[in-house]
Amino acid sequence: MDVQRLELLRELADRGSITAVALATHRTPSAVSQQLKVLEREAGLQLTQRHGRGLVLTDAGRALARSATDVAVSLAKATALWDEFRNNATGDVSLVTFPTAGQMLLPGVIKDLGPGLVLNCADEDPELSDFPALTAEYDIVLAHSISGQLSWAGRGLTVVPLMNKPLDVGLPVGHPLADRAWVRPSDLIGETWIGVSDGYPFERILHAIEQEAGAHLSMAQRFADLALIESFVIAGLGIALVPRYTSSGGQPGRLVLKPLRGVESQRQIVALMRPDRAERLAVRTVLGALRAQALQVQHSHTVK
Amino acid sequence: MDVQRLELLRELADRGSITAVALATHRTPSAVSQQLKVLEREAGLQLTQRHGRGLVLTDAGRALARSATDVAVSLAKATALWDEFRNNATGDVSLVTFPTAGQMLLPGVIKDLGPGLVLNCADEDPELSDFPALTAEYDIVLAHSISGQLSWAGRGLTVVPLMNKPLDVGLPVGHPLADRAWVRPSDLIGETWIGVSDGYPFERILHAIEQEAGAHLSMAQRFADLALIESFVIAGLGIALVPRYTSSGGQPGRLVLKPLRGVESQRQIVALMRPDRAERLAVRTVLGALRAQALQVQHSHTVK
DNA sequence: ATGAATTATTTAGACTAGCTACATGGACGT
DNA sequence: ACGTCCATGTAGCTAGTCTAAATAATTCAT
Repeated sequence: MDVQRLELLRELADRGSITAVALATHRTPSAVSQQLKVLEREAGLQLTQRHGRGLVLTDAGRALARSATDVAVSLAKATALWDEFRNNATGDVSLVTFPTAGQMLLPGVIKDLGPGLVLNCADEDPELSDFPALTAEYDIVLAHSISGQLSWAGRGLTVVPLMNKPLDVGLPVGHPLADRAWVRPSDLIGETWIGVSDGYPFERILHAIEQEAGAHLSMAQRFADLALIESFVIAGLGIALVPRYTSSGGQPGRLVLKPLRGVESQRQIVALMRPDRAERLAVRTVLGALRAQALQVQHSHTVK
Repeated sequence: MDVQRLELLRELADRGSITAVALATHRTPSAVSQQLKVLEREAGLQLTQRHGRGLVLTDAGRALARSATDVAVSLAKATALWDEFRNNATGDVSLVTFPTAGQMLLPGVIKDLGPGLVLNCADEDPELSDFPALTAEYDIVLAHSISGQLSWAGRGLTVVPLMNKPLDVGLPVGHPLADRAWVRPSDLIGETWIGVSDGYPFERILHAIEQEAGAHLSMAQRFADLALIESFVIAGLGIALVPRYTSSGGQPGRLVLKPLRGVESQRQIVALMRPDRAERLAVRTVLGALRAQALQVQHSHTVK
């Protein structure tokens, strides 16, 4: 059985339509259709089924597509192996990130990459996007997951943890808690809060604080934009949860960050990839640079 | 990179010459040579090297060939998967065995196989043959290994244990030890032995008995042929080591078998295969039949 | 030492498989 | 009902892979 045909079936499983596969593989839909037809004839069983004007995979088709992934992985491993022999981590790697992670990691990463390795970046709104679906378009998808929530591990995707993204409590200079080394939920009772909009991931942490402290937090404002929130905190209008590594780096000393203990506030940045793409040497190199950069970011903040 | 080309490289690693690969893959040597040349050009590094009038693989070539095996395995898994979907365990399976194992297992196995699955058997002298090399020619190679001796596990071959082949002590009817349930090495001191020719695997067991009993065994005769040995034992001219399941089945009651305790006399019949071929549904089916038959042989002897 | 045999490679030419371009046929939305 | 979107069918072209025959390099035997 031809590997190329299996690959087309896998793409079909990922993208859902023949035209999408054709577009992705630089072919005409006719070519794709023909090859899938040949594959079906060779397999001797129905792999696709018409559904409306599109088509869906049968059970057999899905199963075959899954095993096609294994083939793609071992093939990618083979090519990676000989790239290693040639010491040749070159090629194009495409990456998509949500803005804060990109701001934190990407500039440093791109500087670290040797010549011949081109990293092509884009950003997506984390609220609107379906991260797993993006792996069809991009080699690496930077996503965040509340630690423990590995919802997309089962989808057959490779997920590599890159760094923890702790949330701190942001205080104005001169706040009574500002000389503490860290704060607990019970310390925060009675404070005025600058909160985030409904549905944002921070909210879950705020609820956890309420639960732990056994009191209701008074929420003065609700903003979506982080810089806005910080400006309110700096102005002394309340305190807020802020990500440790992406808080206003420009104006140091005007915002005091305190680690929060007693609540699981660790969110995680992970790289999400198709298993086969994760094997490419160029991709693995970028991944290594991402980890290194993540370490450096963490280090530079703990030292300070 | 094309899988077919990788496959050719793997065949070259297994068979050692381009003409052999060409013969095995039903191509002309020219075609093979061309494809390998293309592969080398794509890889960008030397994979083969001339050595005399033939050629040998470079380190890179060997490494690539190894990873080509992984590709072949996942591909075989894919085709096996859809054979399972169609419930279609058909095709040709070739098998080579040493005579005693074949006599013991094959007739029953072939009867058990459904229509469409053709099992093609051959036999080889176990003393003369290089079992691992035979996996290039045959899908399944039945070999025996002293238990614990997994010399060919590292070679990248799949090895499936099928059954234990215990050695018993063969006694003539009416022998003093004939009413025992089992015998120990110390019981055997002073007996006259009918031994095997030098270099046969039984010899190692005989040495172990000597070691354990702390005495020298007097070896009256040395024969290679098992039937000959047995006829001597039956005639009361000595005792001998005989394989439990393949001793003269024709004349029951004329030879008494006693299990030997205190010495590791367990030899094992294993199936040796290339990893990719081991995945084929037809091959796995044959393997299952072999195990079933092995169980049945063991059972029929313990009951009796 | 020379000729015969074995092994890999080159070249040229034939064949085949897969692609594009265009046309056809259902299914959905307005 | 019409236009649109998607999959598929058909015809022809292209590119890649095979065979066949010739060449080159090395070993073996007499």
